Amino acid sequence: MTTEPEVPAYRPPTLTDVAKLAGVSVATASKAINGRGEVRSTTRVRVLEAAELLSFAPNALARGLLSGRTGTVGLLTSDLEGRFSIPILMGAEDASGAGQVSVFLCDARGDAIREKHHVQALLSRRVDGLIVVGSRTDPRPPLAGNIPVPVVYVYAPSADPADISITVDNVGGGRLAIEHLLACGRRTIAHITGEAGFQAARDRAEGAAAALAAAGLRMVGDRPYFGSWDESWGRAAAHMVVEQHPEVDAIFCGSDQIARGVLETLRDFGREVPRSISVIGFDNWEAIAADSRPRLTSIDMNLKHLGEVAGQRLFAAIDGAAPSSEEFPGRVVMRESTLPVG
Amino acid sequence: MTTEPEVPAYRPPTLTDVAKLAGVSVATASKAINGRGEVRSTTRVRVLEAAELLSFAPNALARGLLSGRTGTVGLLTSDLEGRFSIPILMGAEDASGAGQVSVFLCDARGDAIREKHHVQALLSRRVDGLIVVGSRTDPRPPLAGNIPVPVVYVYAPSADPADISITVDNVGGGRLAIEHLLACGRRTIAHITGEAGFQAARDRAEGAAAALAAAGLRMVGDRPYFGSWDESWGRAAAHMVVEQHPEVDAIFCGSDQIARGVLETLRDFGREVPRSISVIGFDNWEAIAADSRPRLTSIDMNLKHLGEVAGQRLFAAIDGAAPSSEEFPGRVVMRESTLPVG
DNA sequence: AACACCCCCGAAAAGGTTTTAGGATGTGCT
DNA sequence: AGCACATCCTAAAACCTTTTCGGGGGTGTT
Repeated sequence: MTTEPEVPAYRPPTLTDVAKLAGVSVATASKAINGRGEVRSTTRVRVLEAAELLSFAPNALARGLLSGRTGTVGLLTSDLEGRFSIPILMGAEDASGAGQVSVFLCDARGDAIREKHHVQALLSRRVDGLIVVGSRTDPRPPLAGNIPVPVVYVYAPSADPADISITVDNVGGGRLAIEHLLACGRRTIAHITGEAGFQAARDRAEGAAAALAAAGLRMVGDRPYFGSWDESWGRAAAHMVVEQHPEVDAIFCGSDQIARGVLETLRDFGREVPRSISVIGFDNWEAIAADSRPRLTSIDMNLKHLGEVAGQRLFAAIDGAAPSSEEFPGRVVMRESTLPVG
Repeated sequence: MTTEPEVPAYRPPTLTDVAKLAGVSVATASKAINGRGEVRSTTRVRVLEAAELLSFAPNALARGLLSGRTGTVGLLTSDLEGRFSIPILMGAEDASGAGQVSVFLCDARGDAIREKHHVQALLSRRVDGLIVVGSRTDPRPPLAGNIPVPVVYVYAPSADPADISITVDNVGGGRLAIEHLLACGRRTIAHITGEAGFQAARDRAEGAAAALAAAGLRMVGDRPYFGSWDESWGRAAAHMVVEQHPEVDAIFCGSDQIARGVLETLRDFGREVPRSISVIGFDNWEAIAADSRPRLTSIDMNLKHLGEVAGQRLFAAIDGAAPSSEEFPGRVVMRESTLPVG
């Protein structure tokens, strides 16, 4: 009871162990392992063999303490479901390339206190930079306090235009959707979307309206049907649209979930998709869009690419560059719900 | 060009800075801040004020280098969509309590090479422990190499029974589902589920069969309908079931996605849910289950709780305890698809 | 044989924190 | 006055790696 559990406590091998085994000094061992400095090739292999034998892995803490660089970046998300964060995380990791850099994800759960705490935790562990992922596209307040490392905001831009933000071009996305429907031969198009309080909903609607105007057309009902992002709203709104405007021949939905609801109601009404009416969604959420009946055409926001770019910009900023914000277009992922009429 | 960019390079304040400002030695400053050792109260407040003023945050690298503890655990996931990992991450974070410990997530994408790389990266950063999350419940090979820190496997158990694994009781989950349907007054129950290659599918089917046998009943068709985890299979299998066994009055689905497909086919056949037939899913995936028509009763695996327990077990192991594996039951989340007949 | 020179290696310092052991100061008692 | 002792603080070592600088030894040249 008086002393500790007395576990043998396997101690990870240190550079000193390697050097001792190889019969050289720690300085030489370090140089041999990192390929720096002048060291005879025979010595180098001797050190490398010793390191291999002990399965030595350098202590990143000591290294970071000395160099000021830890080769670590934090990815801070507020996206509960991880639907946006995971692809962005993957992209950021890919951008880190050969693997000198590790990306660690923390979930702030949309809670400012928790976010502050995670930022502190990451900074005290001396991350080289931060990626902040929002759960919606509305501008978000920049991280509080003066952050001593570069920060890149993804998906949700920072409210401070001086910050680096990598975002989706939702206006362009709305335009893409409409242009696709037009290319399929549709002319009488309605737009059912989520809450008007979301920038994403307003932007997509704006792009849709612009594309229609450019073709000399108007939206069915003259304005978007704002509601919520879920299936029930899709069902309810589709009901209204079909009853009030039976001539409608395409519906652009602000989310794939809305589109699922729309599909269901159209089926109830006996409106065949895509023969009689086309439907296009937004997000390209595989679990929702890829296995509906018919399978759903959707706008993909290329989140993984967004993450890649965010990673690249962050690494550039860490290396002293001053990158700027950027906005990326989505792309149409075509499935059966918008087969061209013909 | 000859020298570095010459940035002022905001240097984070060190303990030395604080000590200097407070007019004490670093040792005293350390003790004052950590509340350790004998230090006069007037001195303590002087130090704390100085720390506050400089917004000093201790360098976790230096601290970890010395103590051998970093207050960091790595959560390694193979779950592409993050559908399982995020709740588990949240649970593990909650288990870490006051916030001395941070949990960092890495995504191995089900790739052994990438997994190895991430383990190396985490270990070189001297995490105190690892949580490994699998994407399916089949036992997985334990982490390769001798890991010098405790490891807890969640969702997917380690193939080595000596390891600590925290898993879902899928047999019990299957039993729960059937018992719920029986309690709703159903007697003629079919089971449509995913690939027989998945332990989860086999376990749930086993539990279902056992619960039916205990009630003196048999499964419709005498065996589960194994197929795939998606909606199309749900539609196809429901078609078969309803045609071959029109007397069926309940369907237990191995996933919520399958259940969605089943619901759709039942609607095509004019079988009213839940009046004429009940449907129960598995996973309680909100996006799928919470907004279908009717809304879907489902088995929830309590993943967040799983993460909490995993965190607790890991922290216990880090503190020298020798915790054991554990299996947790799910729970029925009731919605409209299984309203009792009456 | 003496010298210049190159190649390789080792000693030491630095980075920020915690802990241990000991030193300085002041108080109470004989 | 001298001593024991409690209280508060400091100096220094330790953690592990990287880098700089200098030294030792060998080789080629005159």
